[in-house]
Amino acid sequence: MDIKIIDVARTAKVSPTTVSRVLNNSPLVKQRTRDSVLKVIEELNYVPHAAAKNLRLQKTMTIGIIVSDIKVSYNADIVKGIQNKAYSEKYKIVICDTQNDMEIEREYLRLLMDRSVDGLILIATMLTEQEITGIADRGYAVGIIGRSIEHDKVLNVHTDNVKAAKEAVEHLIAQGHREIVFLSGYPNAKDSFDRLEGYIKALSAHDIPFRPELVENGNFNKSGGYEAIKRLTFKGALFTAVFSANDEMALGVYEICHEMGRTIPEELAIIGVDNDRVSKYLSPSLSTIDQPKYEMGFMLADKLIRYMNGDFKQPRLTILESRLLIRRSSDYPRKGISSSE
Amino acid sequence: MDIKIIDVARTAKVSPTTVSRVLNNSPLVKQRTRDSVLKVIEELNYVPHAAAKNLRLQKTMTIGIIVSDIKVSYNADIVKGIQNKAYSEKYKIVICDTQNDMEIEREYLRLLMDRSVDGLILIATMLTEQEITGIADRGYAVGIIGRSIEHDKVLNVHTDNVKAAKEAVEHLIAQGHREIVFLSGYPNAKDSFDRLEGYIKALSAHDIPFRPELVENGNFNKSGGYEAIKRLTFKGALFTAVFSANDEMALGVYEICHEMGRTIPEELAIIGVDNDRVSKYLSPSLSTIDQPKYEMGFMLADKLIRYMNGDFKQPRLTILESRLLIRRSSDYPRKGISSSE
DNA sequence: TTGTATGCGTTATCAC
DNA sequence: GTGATAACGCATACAA
Repeated sequence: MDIKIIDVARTAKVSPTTVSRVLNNSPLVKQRTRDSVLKVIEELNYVPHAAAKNLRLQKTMTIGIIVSDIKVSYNADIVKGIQNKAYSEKYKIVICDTQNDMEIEREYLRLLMDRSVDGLILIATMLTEQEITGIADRGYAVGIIGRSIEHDKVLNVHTDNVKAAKEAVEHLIAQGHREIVFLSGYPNAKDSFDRLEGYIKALSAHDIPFRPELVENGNFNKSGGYEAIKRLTFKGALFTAVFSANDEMALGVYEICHEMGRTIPEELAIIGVDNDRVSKYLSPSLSTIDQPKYEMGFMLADKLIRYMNGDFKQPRLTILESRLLIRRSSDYPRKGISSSE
Repeated sequence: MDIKIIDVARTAKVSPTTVSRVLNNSPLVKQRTRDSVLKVIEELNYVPHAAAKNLRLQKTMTIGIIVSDIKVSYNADIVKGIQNKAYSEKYKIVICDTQNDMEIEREYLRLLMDRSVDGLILIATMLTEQEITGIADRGYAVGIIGRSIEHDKVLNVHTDNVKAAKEAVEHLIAQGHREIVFLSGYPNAKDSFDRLEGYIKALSAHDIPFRPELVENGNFNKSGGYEAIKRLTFKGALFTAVFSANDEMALGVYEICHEMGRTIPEELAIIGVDNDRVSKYLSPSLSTIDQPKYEMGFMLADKLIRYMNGDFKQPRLTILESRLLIRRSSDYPRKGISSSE
C-alpha cells in the first residue's frame, strides 16, 4: 500500500493539515515543524496522490494535445515547443495522435472531456468550428495551430501564409518562371488555402494571368504530389516551376521527376513549405518556407497557460514570421531573364 | 459548473448507483431504465469526472513515456507504436521529453510517481539500474526500450544488436573492405556496445585483426560523427569504410567527406543504424540497419498493458528481428575482390 | 501556529 | 433491479 498524508502526519506527530501546508509551502508553519515533516516525507518517500489532489483542486496541471501525426517533423517541432513550455510551468502533456483520422480525433476529444486535462491544443485539426468552440464553451482552454477560429475563447498562433507564399512565388517569378504550378493540400485546409491566395497575389502583382488548370491537389502527402504532377503531365500542361503547399508533396515531385528524367532545378524549379528535416538533405536541396514551429508551440503553450491562470486580456491571436529558404531546387535563373525583371 | 452523476440521477429519477451501473455496462439494470438514463446522459452531455474515477479505482488508464528526444525519428516511431496500442486498449499516454538531460529525466520521474500513470515506458533512458528497478518496486509497471535490465518486474523489447552489426560489417568485408572504422555512441549505451561487439565478431570471423585505433566515439549525433572522422584523418588513420552506430552520426560523416572531397561510396563506404527517415533521401542513399521501431513500441505497450492487468507470466523479454538495408553508400566493391571472398 | 471536519465525484458494499 | 452510504486521499474553512 502506498504512503498517504495521514501516515506522514502520524510519524511526524502532526496533523495532515500541517503536512499539507508543508507540501504546499504555506508560510504559516514553524520552521522546526517544517523541517521535521520534510524529513519524514523524505524517509517515507511520500508522494501526494495525483487523483486526490486533482479532485480536490479541480485541475490536473495537464495539457492535452491532439495532433494529426506525431511523426511528421512539422508536428514534432510544435509538440516539442509546447512540451518545453509546459515543463517549465510544471504542466504535463498528453499526446493524442489521430493518424489523420477524423473519427479517431473525435474519439480522443470525447476521451479528454473528462477533466483529465485543463486545456487542449489542436494541431492541424479536422474538427468543425462548432466542435472546437464547443470545447471552449465547456470551460476548457483551447489553443489551435494551423487554422484560424474566430472565437474569443480560442487561442491562436500562426504565420502569415499569404505573405510567405507570395514571397516564395515572387522568387520563382524573379527566376524567370511564368508557368508555375500550385500544389494544394487538403481541400479544406486553411493553410493551403492561404498559400493559394499568396500564389495568386504574386501572379497578379506581376501581370501573370492566373490559370486554374495549374492548380492541382496533392493532399499534403508524398504520393499526392507524385500523382498531381503525373496528372498535369498527362494532360499536357506546360510548367517550369512548382510551388508545393508543403515539403512532403515535394518529395513526390522529386520522385516523378527522377522517373521522367526531368532535372531539378534546370528543367523544373520547386519550392515547398515547412522546412521538413529531410528537405535540406535532398538532392538538390529543397527551397522551402521555414515556419518557426518550435516557437509556435512554445508561444501557444504560453498563451494557454496564462489563460488557464486567469489572464484573459492577452491577444487571442499571435502571428509569427516565417522565412523563405532559397536552396538549390529553385536556384537556376531561366535564360534570357535578368535579375531586374 | 459541470454536470455530475447526481444531476443525471435526479433528472432521470434514479439513484447515482443506477447511473453508474449504466455507465459501466452492468448487466443488472433493466433495459427500460438503462434507456432512459442513457437519454438523460446524452441530453445533459454528461462525462464522468476522471479524477474522481481515478481516485476511487486507483488507476488512471494512462501510460507515461519518458523519451530522450521526441524529434528523433527513431523515438517518434516507437512512441507511435506505443500510442496506437494504448489507444486500442483505451489507455492514454503522457509524453516526457528529457532533451537528453539526466536531471530533467529525474525530475519527470519524480513528477510521475504521483500515481498519475499506471505504468511507465523508458526509451533510451540514462537512469541507473537501481533507479529503474526502484520504480517497479513502487508498484509501477515498467517497460524499457534501448537497454537491458535484469529484473523480473521490468519488461523489455529489443533487437539483437550484436547479430545485426556483425551482418552489416560482414557486408562491408564482402565488398573488400578491411580497414573499417567503428563509430560508437554514448560510452555507456548498451546499443552501441553491442554493435561494437558485433563489429569485432565480424572482423575475427574473417581473420581481420581488431584495431582499437579505428574505434572512435561520436556520441550518437551528427557533429560527433563529423569530429570523429576529422580526428581519425588528422591522426593519419587509413580506412575505406565506416560502420556508424546510428544514422545521425553518418550525417556528419557525409558532411566531412563532402568538405574533404572524399566520395561515397567509391572512396569511403558507410553503413548506419536506425533507418532514419532522412537516410534514404541522402546522396548517395545510406545503407543502414532497419529496426522494427513501431513494432517494438507496439509490442512493449502490449506487454505492459497485459502486465498491468495481471498477466505476470508472459516472457519478460522479447527480441525482434532487424534487417540490413543495402543502399548506395556501401554498394561499391573494392577492386581486385571477387564476390567469393 | 496547529488541528478538526468537510467535501471534491465516483464506485462498491450492503440492504431492500 | 434498485438505492443509501462509505471510502478513495487531499486541501481548506473554521476552530482553537
